[in-house]
Amino acid sequence: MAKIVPGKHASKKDVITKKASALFRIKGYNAASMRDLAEAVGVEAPSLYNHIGSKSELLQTICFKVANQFTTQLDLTEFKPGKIIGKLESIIRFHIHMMLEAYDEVYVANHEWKYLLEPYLSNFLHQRRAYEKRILLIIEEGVRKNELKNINPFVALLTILSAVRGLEFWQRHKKNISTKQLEDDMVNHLLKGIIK
Amino acid sequence: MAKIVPGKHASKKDVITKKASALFRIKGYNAASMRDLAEAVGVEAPSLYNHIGSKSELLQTICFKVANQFTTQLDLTEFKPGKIIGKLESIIRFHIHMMLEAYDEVYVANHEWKYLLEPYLSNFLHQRRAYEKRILLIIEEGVRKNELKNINPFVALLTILSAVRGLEFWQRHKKNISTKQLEDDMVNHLLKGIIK
DNA sequence: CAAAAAAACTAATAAGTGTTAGTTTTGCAA
DNA sequence: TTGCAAAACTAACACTTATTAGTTTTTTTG
Repeated sequence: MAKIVPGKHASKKDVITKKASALFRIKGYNAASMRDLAEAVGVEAPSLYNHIGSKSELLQTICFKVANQFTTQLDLTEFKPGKIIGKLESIIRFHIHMMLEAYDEVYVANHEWKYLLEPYLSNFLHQRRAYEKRILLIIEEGVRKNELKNINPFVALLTILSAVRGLEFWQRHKKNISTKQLEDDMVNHLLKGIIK
Repeated sequence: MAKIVPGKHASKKDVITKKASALFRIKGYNAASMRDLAEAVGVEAPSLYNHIGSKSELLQTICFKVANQFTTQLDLTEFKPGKIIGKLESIIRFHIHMMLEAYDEVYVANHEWKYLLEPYLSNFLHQRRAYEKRILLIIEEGVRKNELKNINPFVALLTILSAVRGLEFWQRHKKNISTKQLEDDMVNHLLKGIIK
């Protein structure tokens, strides 16, 4: 019936992957059926298999694309000279940007990764642990250089990563607040606290 | 075969619900089958139905038990006299306690609520929104009374709730750090920041 | 326009799901 | 020991799932 019509620079596989991101976010990977996805794309379910290998492959594509974006950005930030606080701030801002601009994909990578099959599951977890470890080292350096309070670096890492992930929560509420203010206020909160 | 043997104060239904909490957390509600649950309990799947109504009912029980615990605690905190900062601190500490002591249940309530059926789904979301709103009012009062910085109260709410939820992350890593230090450091981070 | 390739379709399969029916076993009270 | 209720069991159902096979339609290419 309806044909999958790809955009200018997006292959049909890209179109399917994008729809899958939204569907997996809303319904969850397991609850989202290939028939659901097919309907969203405007096609019968078996037709999807002309473009993709499997449902699981879609999840892999989404999760690793996100993981690689974060890793790549950290590569840039890590070796840029400057204060530790500046590095932390730019990491936080990048996380916020990703949450706002690639919400579906980031959400899926955060919540549905557990349905990856081996060996992708192990790869993903390994990559994530490595990412967290690198940020931990930055925080530890900040404490050592006396730029940061003598807080437990692991707790700081946990607090920061969790807070930015919580922008999912903002997506639910979409208040009349600009993304600029959101970003600035959160950065300030995480770095300087809220007590006057 | 094996009989479900309840503890001193736990009914068989409680035993099943507890096992379900762990299973739903680990595998996800949809991926966890009643046969999985039966095996964890040590029984055949149909036998479970002598004690529970349905799989969905298990999810309801878990989600609302958690929601009610948070609501009840907020009732106590809200009308206790004292500084706003003290109230915020005790809210944060309660969230941390819940994450550490009822991890499975809180995790399920946080992640799997979307699989609740109507009208429970609507009820749950309504209750959660009301809870968030009440904390928002506390933060707004803190700003008005000049106890807190002139930060956007919604962003502060989001940051705090997200950060404590992130203790899931700690459960994964279980570092050699006491829960006491974890709690104190996170409270400090969220209230006073990390910059020296 | 004809041929080849891409991508849609229908039909079907095997596996797994929550749950019910009907039956047997278990454990306690008389 | 007998009788009854609770709770286990086996077998089965109706449904949904991802995916494959085989065929037809559409699009691209020469």
